[in-house]
Amino acid sequence: MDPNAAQTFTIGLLARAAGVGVETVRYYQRRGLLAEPAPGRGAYRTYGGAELARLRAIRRAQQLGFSLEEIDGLLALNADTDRERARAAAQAKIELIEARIRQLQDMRDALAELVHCCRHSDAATPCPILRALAGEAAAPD
Amino acid sequence: MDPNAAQTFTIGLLARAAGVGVETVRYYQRRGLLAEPAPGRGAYRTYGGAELARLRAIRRAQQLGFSLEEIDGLLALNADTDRERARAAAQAKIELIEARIRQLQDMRDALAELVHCCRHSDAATPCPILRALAGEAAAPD
DNA sequence: GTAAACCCCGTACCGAAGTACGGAGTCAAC
DNA sequence: GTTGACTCCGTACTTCGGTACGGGGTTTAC
Repeated sequence: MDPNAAQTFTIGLLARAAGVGVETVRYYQRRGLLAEPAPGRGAYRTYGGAELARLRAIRRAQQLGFSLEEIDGLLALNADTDRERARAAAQAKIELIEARIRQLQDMRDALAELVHCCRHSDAATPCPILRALAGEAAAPD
Repeated sequence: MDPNAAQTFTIGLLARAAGVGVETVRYYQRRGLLAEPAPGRGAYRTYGGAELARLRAIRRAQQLGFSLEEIDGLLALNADTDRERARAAAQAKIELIEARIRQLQDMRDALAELVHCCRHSDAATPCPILRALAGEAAAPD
């Protein structure tokens, strides 16, 4: 099954297996996002497949746009009883992302308009982009 | 012409006219983005239309997605001789914004797929969203 | 002539997600 | 039995764009 199920790791191996830095693992522990294993035999902590799975889950959730704080909440949900909560969180995140996309599209459109103006205006006139920043109305196309 | 051309402001009036906080004006001065006027008569600095125009230019450039450092460079350009540089900066910013938009669209699509799965899967099965975070492959639709 | 509102200056702090550093201890291999 | 890589721990620093605070001094209006 899971090839990591019975494996044990030091913090460095765990970090490499999850594709993060050692300092990141320690940071997640400080934040309470990842449990610190009880020190077993020896002076070095030993991690197992559960920690690796959690680290990977954190990365996946990050790629979906969730903050570490949100991830903490998400990963505390129960897959059997908290479906609606998880769905609501995903839906809310979608709406935030879409708002941000619209904002970025507005920026892009405004910039593209300026670039277009700049390309198609007389080279002897002052730069329309810099004029727009300076607050002078852009000449119509 | 410009109704602010001959006006003078204290820092508070200037900030209000530009729609920013007093602390923001002072922060821009510390960063070198806005010149500090030589103290004239009295103990309070006096600002004029030029400073207000510059503050407004900074805000406009921010709305287009430029960082304060980039704005510093942009506003140092000459509208008559630096057209190409301004256009290149705008074009480069457009490309960064578009890359970010694509990234956000990928996030949104992945989330939307999970939400769709969640809505259309048997309510008796574990939450597909939480299963996906946990690293289990999502069931096909 | 005094009270309210404003300005000056320096410094510290915010959030987010880490990254860096330094000194000491430990483990594995040769 | 020693070398080199790794771990532990605490603390401080990073980026970005501000915001907050505190203790003064000044100006204005009544």
